Amino acid sequence: MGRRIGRLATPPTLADVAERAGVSRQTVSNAVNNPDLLRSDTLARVLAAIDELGYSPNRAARNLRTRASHLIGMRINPAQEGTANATMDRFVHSLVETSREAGYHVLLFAGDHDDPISGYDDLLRSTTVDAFVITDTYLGNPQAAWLEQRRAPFVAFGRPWDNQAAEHAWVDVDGAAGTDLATSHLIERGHHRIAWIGWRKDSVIGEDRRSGWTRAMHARGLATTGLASRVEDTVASGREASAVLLDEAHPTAFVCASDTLAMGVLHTLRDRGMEAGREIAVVGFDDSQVAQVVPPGLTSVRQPLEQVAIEIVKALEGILAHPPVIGPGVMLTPTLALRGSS
Amino acid sequence: MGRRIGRLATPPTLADVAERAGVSRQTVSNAVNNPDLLRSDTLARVLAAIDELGYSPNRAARNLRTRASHLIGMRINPAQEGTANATMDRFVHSLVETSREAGYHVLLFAGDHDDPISGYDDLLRSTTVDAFVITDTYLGNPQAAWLEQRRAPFVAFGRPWDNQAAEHAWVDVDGAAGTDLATSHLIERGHHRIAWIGWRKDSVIGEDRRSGWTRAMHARGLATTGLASRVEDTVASGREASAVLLDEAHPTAFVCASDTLAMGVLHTLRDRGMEAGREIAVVGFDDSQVAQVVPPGLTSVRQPLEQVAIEIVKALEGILAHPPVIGPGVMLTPTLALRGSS
DNA sequence: TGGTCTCATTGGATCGATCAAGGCCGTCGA
DNA sequence: TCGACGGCCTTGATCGATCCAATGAGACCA
Repeated sequence: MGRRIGRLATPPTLADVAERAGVSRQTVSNAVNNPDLLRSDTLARVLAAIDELGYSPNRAARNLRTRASHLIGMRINPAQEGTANATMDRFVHSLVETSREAGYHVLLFAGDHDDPISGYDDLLRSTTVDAFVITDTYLGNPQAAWLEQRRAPFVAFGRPWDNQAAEHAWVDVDGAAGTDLATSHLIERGHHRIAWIGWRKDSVIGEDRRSGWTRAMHARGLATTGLASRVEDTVASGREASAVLLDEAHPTAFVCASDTLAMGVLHTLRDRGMEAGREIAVVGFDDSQVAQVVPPGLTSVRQPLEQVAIEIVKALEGILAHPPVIGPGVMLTPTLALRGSS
Repeated sequence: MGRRIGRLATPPTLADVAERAGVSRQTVSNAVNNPDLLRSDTLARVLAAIDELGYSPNRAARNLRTRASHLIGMRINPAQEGTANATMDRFVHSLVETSREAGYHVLLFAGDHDDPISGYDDLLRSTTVDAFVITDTYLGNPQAAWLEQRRAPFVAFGRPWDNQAAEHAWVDVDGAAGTDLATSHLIERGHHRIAWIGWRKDSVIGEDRRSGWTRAMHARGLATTGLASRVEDTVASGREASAVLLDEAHPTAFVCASDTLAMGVLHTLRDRGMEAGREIAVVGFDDSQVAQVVPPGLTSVRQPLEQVAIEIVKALEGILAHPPVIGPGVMLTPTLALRGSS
């Protein structure tokens, strides 16, 4: 049990274990990587030596020889203050957990804010990471195009919206299904005039989410005209947009493209002395911590981020296999977290 | 310029660059690591070759030889759903940014939930990381003790509460100063009966934050008896505690040990048709996204996480220097983000 | 011219693992 | 009895960088 190690001494190497177990280096290596090749008594002896010495293969040496780092790179973007965006936190955690089971670690890096490519190149050329996970595909993801052209292994969280010809692996969540779910839920609760507050028209994700609302409304023969607003993703924008919509279109419920916008609606309701979930129903998107703790609780579309991480790691394993296997894109379906606001 | 690379070909090595520049391998290595040693024209020639080939030193080889990975390990804990805890997100980002400038990357890992030590050992023995940053020191940080005894390089975000003899580097934020700031702010606004909702007594951090409230109250000759409550860090607990306090002690303001608890207070106020910031003032702790977007805005103590990251990286550089330099602990002061709730 | 000193540059060894061959031993069929 | 074969293990080469000691060129002085 006492797996002590000499303090400040260099850690034991393969050769140390080999000597102790009375076998060659290669045999120790096999004991670690291909146990089937050893006779069971030899294996036991080697494993005992490994345990006694507290041996763990030197990563650098292994990486050098096998030309792999077992590291997955992920660029993180500056946390946006003043919004309710909480996707990253949960996703990063799921990814770390899932990759661990697959024998990978996650390496975080940052890049210049204005250059979506920066950072990737160095990590690739120095063979620091085996592959990337890219997440911010909302910008017409230039990284995906660049990485693909560079033939770098990667998986995208987000489909290749603007590039039907894209051949890379991706995993995404069906946003339209989420807003459809949200809208249908409100309709079942008896709402007919349901407004939409989403992002500007140049956001493909925003338009996708909007289509779920339209689809659900039209499926029940409900009108959508005059009930939609497209703004920036800020609380202030959501507040203004909801105020205007309330005055001009008299909706009884709001479906929003984000929790941030939904919080804007709550602000407006508060301004007017109205109560969310009583007079007016509100549904957000992302199931952020904000949605979870704000009174009276914000109903919100929840992305299955744990599942996304699992699918992404699965795809990564395929890509890094010999020969590489690039499966088709994976589309997951969100759920609706019901709370007091509806 | 066209820094192309053969597709799928092995990246260029030091030897390739050397051949192209007509010098030896060592000279190229020096051009990268000790440019001063080269004559300026040789340096220019080598750098040109490096640029033309798109050379970047192989990390594994370098790590193997120098016995360093330039990776900083950080264990992340499961994101707590249903709370407003947002410290990690902001901190991780700051840490990634800051370490990049120091030539380090951040490697995330997870461990078994019940074993605070798991995960560290493997990374150390395999020399995957050079050092750790540990963050969850609230539990009487067994990791710190373990790492210290193991003589592993690390810096703690959080002081060594329970171990005055601890010799390791740490950076922390003065929580008591934060709650003092919050309480004083409320007193200046004319409040006299200011209640405290904090964590259970076994939380040293909670007791520290509480002491800031007591200190500020007593400094103005205000009583604190019957105005304090210590509960779990959940919205529900904050809600109940504030309801009881309102009934029994009639405070006009609340200072809370977390934004999560503060949100509980907002729930209670809503239950009773009261308005935060009007009848009753509320101040939270952490300046989470929740505090930023909830109507009418939650005043909250904000930790200078960017600064914390800078100090941590500074300390890490000292520890990893030859010989190691372990400076004294660094204590930073939080600020107060003023919003509608006060 | 020869000797010494400085400084850029060189070639070989090395870090610790895995890959690719090759050796030893016993079994089996002819 | 011999060779082929397969299971198990060993040996030497290799990945791509850096460390180390040594070499070569040039400057300066006697």
